[in-house]
Amino acid sequence: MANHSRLLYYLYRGQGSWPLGLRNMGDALDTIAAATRLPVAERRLLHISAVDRLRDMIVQGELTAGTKLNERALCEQLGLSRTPLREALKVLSTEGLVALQPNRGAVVATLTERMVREIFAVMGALEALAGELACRNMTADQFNEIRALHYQMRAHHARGELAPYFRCNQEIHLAIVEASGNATLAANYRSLNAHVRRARYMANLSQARWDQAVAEHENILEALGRRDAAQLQDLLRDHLGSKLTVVLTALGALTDNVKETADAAYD
Amino acid sequence: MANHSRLLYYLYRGQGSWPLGLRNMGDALDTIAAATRLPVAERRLLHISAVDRLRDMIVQGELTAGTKLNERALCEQLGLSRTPLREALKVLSTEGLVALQPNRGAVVATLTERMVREIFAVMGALEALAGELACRNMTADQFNEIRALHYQMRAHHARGELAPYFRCNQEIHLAIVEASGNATLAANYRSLNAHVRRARYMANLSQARWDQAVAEHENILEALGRRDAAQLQDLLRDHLGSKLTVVLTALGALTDNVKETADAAYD
DNA sequence: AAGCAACTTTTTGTATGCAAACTGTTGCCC
DNA sequence: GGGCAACAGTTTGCATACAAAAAGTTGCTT
Repeated sequence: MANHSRLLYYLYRGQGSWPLGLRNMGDALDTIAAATRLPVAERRLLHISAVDRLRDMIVQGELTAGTKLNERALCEQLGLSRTPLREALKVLSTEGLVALQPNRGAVVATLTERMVREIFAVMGALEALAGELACRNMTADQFNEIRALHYQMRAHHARGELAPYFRCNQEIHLAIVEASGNATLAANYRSLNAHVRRARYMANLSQARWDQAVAEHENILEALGRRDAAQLQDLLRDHLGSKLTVVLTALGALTDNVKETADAAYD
Repeated sequence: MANHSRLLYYLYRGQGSWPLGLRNMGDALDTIAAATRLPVAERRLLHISAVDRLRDMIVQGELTAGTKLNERALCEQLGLSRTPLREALKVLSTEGLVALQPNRGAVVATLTERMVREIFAVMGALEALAGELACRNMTADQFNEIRALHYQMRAHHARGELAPYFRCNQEIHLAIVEASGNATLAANYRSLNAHVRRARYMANLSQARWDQAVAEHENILEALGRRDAAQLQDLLRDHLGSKLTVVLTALGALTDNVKETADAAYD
């Protein structure tokens, strides 16, 4: 049966001060207030930290495609034991970022041109839906935040700051997807986006293409402001299309056929 | 350094007969031929079996929403130890079928009306893309298989065999998605589909709605045969829309507003 | 010296162990 | 009896242990 002191105990969980007991009623109430605002799960599971850390390492290129993931070495590096590390590898393999080879360990998954094309096709469909939903559901605050990010991004572009520009750019696209109000959509988008980010295509960006991308974003923001779903979808699709050619160039896996398209985009 | 007897050893992996050594050259060559056709990974990891089994149990309703997943009990039931079971739970939690509560174990995730709506919106976008790509990329064999499934499904409908009908129905939708030739799309679709299948909506199917669904499938097959992407997308969207109302009814989470729409669909 | 089999070391897959967190129970106090 | 604190049992999270598999090494044979 539930009992009331137990409730207090729960509320204290994760505060790290429980064994010391109550200091005074004020403290207790504050802590209760703070705790009740938290979701059920506060404590961070080790394997989740590992997933996040490893995903970053793969996306950032710290771990490159084909790299064998030695468990003992990774454990040492991440400061945990094999159990949570292996749980993390299993999770990353369902995300498709690592490949498990039974009895031969895990390797960082390779990103083929075919996969990039597939991912872009799906992201295109998701962005189109996100654009439509955002036009319908976006709050004023959300739009203002996207606009703010846009101007911040333009500032980075003007100063030629590639990495910060890239971060803003990513945040804008994620913000649009979030503004759809569809968390499932956002989660799927984010997962696909992680794959694409592995091809560090921004390094391959010509000034002309960079300027064009900013111009495209300008139009996207404008259509979003007018809540013009049809126009927005067209713009997002074109934007993603240009991005695809840049990413494929970066991937170095272009066929001659595609390279022509890519070169054309640089004119 | 690699050495040749090692190669033979690899080729024998998974054959279960390695320690017995070579019987004769014919056997060896057969085995090599068979082995080289296999993908790198043949041996089935325990946690993957567990994921599949548990996913089935959740989708089939053997494990219902909110059920606490006691590790020891599940281990006994599945015949494995806690390590692979826990790995499986982590994977299922990334798929969204299970919720992890730190220090309090895992529970079968609850499917809310909001989630169902979100999932359907995303599935709609994916089906539309799949339809477009299938019209472009589908082989004659793939279309024939879909047509065969369609007639098999009609047979089950005619005989009032609900469960087999449902299986065929699912297979048709999956076959269309596969026919897109986009594996990423198919994987994402399958994952979302697993969530929807949990709401065992076929039980709530009126004869009128059932007949209508079959008629819709008739039109879908026809548009697919003509490779009419635009028409196919419209039909798939409408079909999914009707399915949404049925699923929501089954979920018993309908608002009054939605219930009207659902009732209308039953006229 | 090339090729290969036997041996050693490393790595992986799963089971088990253990401390910390949670849950249920008992009995005390009012 | 209702409420709660102390206790006991259970369950979880992570580490470790151990066997099987893979990778590396040595030395023999030709």
